[in-house]
Amino acid sequence: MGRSPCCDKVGLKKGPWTPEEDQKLLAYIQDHGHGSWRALPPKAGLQRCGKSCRLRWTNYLRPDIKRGKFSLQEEQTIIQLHALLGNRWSAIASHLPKRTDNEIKNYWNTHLKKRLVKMGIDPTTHKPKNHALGCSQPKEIANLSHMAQWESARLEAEARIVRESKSNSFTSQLASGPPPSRPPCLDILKVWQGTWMKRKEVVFASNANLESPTSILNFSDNTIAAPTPNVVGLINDSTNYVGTCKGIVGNSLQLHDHVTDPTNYTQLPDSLSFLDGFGDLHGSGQGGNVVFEDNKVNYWSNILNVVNSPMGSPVF
DNA sequence: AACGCAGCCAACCGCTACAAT
DNA sequence: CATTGTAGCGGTTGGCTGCGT
Repeated sequence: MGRSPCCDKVGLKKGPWTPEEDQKLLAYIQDHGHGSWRALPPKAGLQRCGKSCRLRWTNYLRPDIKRGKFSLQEEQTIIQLHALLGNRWSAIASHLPKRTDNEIKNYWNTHLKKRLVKMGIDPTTHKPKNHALGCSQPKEIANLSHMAQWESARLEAEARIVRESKSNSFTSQLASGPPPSRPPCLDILKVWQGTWMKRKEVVFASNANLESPTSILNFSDNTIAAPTPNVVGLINDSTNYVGTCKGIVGNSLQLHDHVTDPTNYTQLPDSLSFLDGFGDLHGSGQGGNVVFEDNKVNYWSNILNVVNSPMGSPVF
């Protein structure tokens, strides 16, 4: 599918953007929207290719970009989503709406990856280097893999929808402020965590289908209805409870009464302790919604822990 | 002060997906 | 259905900056 290099034309500028160029691009987009990126540069009076303009806009000039240091929660969200999605920066960025995929990618490559390596965790597989498998049972691995595929596909679709809605309503968005709320799939992640994290102690309804976390749930506005009253999952929330979930209504988790100690559920080897390499996080009181237990913290439990924070959102 | 090195990050490159024709 | 054009994505690069010597 022939793609002609857009920057090959003589006379097009490359390299760092000047403040004047930024101003031109910003002013043009604010007035007209970006429209066709290819057609934009001459209209905006820029000697750049459309691609360069698009990148400059999406990675730097967009008004809804949060810049600067990544918060603790953001870091964890990135790590956890990366464990699920791999190097799909765009999908990861869709859950950190104020961060760009480029920024997340850079941050991963320069900070987080190294940190995981230091912890003895393979940053690609998110498994301890000395453990071929992160789970003790092949069936769980298969389920996890399958679910990851489902979730991954969902995230991609959602990211696409977000992109489309952004491009369609760009001008109004400039004026209107806050970006759309996070997509509902994070609620799915909650339930998924509960579903696949089921252990001996937790009894699921017999028709709970592990193969597809999406298939057992219905979305209607912000409400997720559990298919049966007894289809429950572990919800490890910020108050350090683990309980079984009756359902999710809006942003609220409806828990059963028998709330139990989360440490009962940590079954994986100590070597999987997720936060061992984050010494500065322990007991620091940072992170607000994230609970750091100094005893065994299950790696995969933490993969999804952030999404279980009170508002259930890694979105800041 | 000068130099070298390493880390960071903005920007580019090349590829794929997808829409339009 | 085939071809073409465009947008978006992920990998990579190169320049800037800070730090150590």
